[in-house]
Amino acid sequence: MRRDVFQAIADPIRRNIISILANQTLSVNAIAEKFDVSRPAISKHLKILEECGIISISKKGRERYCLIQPQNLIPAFLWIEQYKNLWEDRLDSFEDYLYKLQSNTKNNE
Amino acid sequence: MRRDVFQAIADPIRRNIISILANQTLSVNAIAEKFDVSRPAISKHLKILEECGIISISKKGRERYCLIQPQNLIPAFLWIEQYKNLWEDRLDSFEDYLYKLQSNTKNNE
DNA sequence: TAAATTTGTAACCATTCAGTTACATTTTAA
DNA sequence: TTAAAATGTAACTGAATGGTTACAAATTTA
Repeated sequence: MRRDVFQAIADPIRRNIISILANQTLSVNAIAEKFDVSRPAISKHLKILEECGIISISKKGRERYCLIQPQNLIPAFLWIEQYKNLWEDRLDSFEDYLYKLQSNTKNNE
Repeated sequence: MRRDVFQAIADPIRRNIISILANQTLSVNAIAEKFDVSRPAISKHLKILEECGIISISKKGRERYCLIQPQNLIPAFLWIEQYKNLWEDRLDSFEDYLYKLQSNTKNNE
């Protein structure tokens, strides 16, 4: 079973959980309520995130609170960042691309 | 079938292919030779990368040459980058972390 | 103390994934 | 023109993935 940061962020629900935990520390149930899937399904996602070090879980009474550990996303960040100069060469400029991306988003969503 | 950049880079072989194609444009066979898995397996990986826009494939005679399109990694980059300020807050500094990471690598490998 | 709450996990299921071998197609070379 | 080379793809396989329901354990509350 592969269990690394890249596999952790491959799933959209897990990326969503990361986004949510970026702003707040929440209990397992509080997280599960935000999704359509069952609580055990979220539990599994949380376990994977924990195993990858992206979140830590601390017990408080009968509840478990999930805390993001964003520094463990750094390896993935660095890997992709390698190609930044490569893509910068191909585009007018990075900023231009971001601008295009933004106006694209406006049109499509 | 989910087919997005995050899923594309989740597989270590595909990340490896991306690394290889960062420096050169290669034919399918030339890529396959660099791995232990069969050529059809590599063909499948290339198809996934192509479908995600990370590489483009151009026919030249009976060969097909794979060209990286690194700008299509940007969405993944931006997603992870969101959390950069978050992790910067938690670490002495980003640079310090990189330093630690580097000395860690020295010790463990 | 008994009931309710919060959570983990086992057992199961369908689908996807990554790999294989076998074969077909296209193009080049002998 | 026949053989070799480069590649795609179909058919299959086993393992991983993501989901479910059912149940157990721990903790809190009534």
